[in-house]
Amino acid sequence: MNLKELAAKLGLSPTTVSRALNGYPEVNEATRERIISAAHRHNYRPNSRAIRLATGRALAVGHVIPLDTRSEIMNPIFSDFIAGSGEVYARNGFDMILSVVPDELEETTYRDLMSRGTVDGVIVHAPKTNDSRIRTLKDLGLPFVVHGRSTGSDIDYNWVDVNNRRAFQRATEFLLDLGHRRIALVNGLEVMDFAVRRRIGYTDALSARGIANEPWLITSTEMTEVKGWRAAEAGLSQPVPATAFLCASMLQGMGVRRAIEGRGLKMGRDISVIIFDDDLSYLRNGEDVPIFTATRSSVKEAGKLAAEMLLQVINQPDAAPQHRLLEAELIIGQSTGPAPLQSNQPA
Amino acid sequence: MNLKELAAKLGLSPTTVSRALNGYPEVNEATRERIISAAHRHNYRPNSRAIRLATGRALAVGHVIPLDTRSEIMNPIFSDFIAGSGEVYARNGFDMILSVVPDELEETTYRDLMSRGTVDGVIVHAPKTNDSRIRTLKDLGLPFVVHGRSTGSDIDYNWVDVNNRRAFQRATEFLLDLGHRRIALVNGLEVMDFAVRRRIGYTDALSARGIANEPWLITSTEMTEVKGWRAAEAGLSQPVPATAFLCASMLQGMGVRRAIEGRGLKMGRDISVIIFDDDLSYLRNGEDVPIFTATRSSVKEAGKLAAEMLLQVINQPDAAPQHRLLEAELIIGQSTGPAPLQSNQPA
DNA sequence: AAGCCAATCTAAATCGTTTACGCAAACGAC
DNA sequence: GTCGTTTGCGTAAACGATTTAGATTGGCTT
Repeated sequence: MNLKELAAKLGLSPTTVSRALNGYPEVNEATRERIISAAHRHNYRPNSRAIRLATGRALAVGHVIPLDTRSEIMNPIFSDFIAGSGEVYARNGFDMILSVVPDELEETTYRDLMSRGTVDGVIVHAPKTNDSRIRTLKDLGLPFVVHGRSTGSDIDYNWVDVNNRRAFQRATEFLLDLGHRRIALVNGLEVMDFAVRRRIGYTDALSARGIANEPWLITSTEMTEVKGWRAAEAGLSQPVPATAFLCASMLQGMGVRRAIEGRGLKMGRDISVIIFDDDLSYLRNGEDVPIFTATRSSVKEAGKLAAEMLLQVINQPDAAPQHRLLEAELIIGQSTGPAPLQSNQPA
Repeated sequence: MNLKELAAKLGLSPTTVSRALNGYPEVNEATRERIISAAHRHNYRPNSRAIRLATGRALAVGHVIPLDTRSEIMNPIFSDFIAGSGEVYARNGFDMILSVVPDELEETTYRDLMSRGTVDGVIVHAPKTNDSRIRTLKDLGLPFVVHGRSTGSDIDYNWVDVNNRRAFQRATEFLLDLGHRRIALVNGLEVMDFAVRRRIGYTDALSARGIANEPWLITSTEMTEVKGWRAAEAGLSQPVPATAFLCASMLQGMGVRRAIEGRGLKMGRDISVIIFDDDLSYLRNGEDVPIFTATRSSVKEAGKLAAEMLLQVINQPDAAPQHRLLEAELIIGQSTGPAPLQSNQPA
């Protein structure tokens, strides 16, 4: 059942039917209702392929997921992010198109999506420092919103981000207040922009208290359980071991906990741990009582905000770039406690 | 730059240009090359909206992700699944469209995708027993492949699945061989078809050795860390506690481990644990040495196979339904060991 | 030299919408 | 009763590709 057939059945022109269904004013309310009910009865649904061609809009947005072919690691926050954004798209009649592409093909993919008219805009995931995609997209004129930011870009662009620096600064201060002096940072890969910001927050907090910044306390790895475990093993086997760990993700935190408990120590008593909690639906930080002390910011919420921003940008491409900085909340859990006394003295 | 313009520049008709670029035989090889190089030079890319309308194909497949609005849990395996399938689509010039929809709207979504011509086929995720979506899709005539199976359906349909029953049977037998007699099953929610099959594998193995099937040993929950912890807490605080845990997921296994170590026990020595390992990229079971003994089957691989099957089905809608049953491999890790002696005797 | 076929290309219809423009009837003002 | 102005609807041309049906050319057969 297409528009022409429906119009014929009603003894009307396709134009009128189209206008009636799309809410245009130049159609009698009586006929409009007749048309709407008929459309319902024959359950007519406009062909999206035709709409897209006729309007010149894709009614779709793209999420390009970079797949690091070496590490083969999908970003675990990704599924929650799209859970949030997908809802927004659905409400607005947009499709969400996912492209999983190897790192090096990402820019080609954008060009393609643009010139074939497959999408009206894109979300940029996991920006690196000085990320070239931003320049590319700006030049292409394809509307986009970045989840995160990219230090070093002189362009103004739309973004939604968490205040990673501040979150890690606060977490570090919290540990310092508890008396910890050897705080290990288990960071994400520092090619990622957010990881750089986190490190800065951490070092800023240390410097503010006049505490030396020891390189051996910092590791920068993929955010998996195993890498967290490994980092903690290293940090704990030093002659004067770390007394606290600040982790970039829940999974790393779980690895750190495994290392702690594997040594017969108790997390929260012997060794303190703070994680950054993306509030992933399948990785909740406990139920009523949080397991880890954490700085928390919902990735799903970020996805929602980014999607809303993108739809706005698509509708008003010439508006000034928008920014949205989310603050993470500090959640006190069972994984932190005062630094053991003797560890406060120099070895 | 569109087809007409390109044709004009070349002094040819759109028809010839179209045919040349699409590899049709009725065009002189010399002109074909001239056309191809010109297309390249002006970097012409055919408008996908027009192709779709003209050919009547969507060149897209849909993944409908049910979002349980109560639990709000995204399926954690989902991102790896699409990493596998996305690659296949990209290679074949198909787009992947994701719809995240509340449970109860799922069938409406299928109808919509179908009648608006947005997709050529869909992947059905997370089938329940007696899943009504299968009937719906069959009636709609929309090509589909199920990731998993649905017991109770009298229809023959395309599926890719892991032999869940066998995997859990083998895992249980492995524990029995180690002398364990009180093996707890930490299962997924048993509305899911795969969870039912896993339970059957477990009970089959027990029955085959004449071991009674104790209901208190079985829990059926969401597959999260916290639920795993809770199940283990319950199983370990019985008067005669379980000596082994068989978990449906890595996350549950991590929760179980936390409960074990929280009691000062050691996993692999005091309590054995086997997990089902979906081989998720961000949740690897150790690096060189596996942490958990596990039955492993790659979800990413399943995604790839399902996508390939779907594309075949789309190309030959009348072929007989295809089935692909994958076997999980048993990986020996550090989380299993002989049952403690005294625990073999009845209490 | 007429007829036929294969090779190569073109013209025009088609997919199912939207939309610019046109037009008649009804309406109100004077 | 005439003249704008709404109101309500229709005609036809887009949108940018594919595809069907034909046209033209040249070579080959007889």
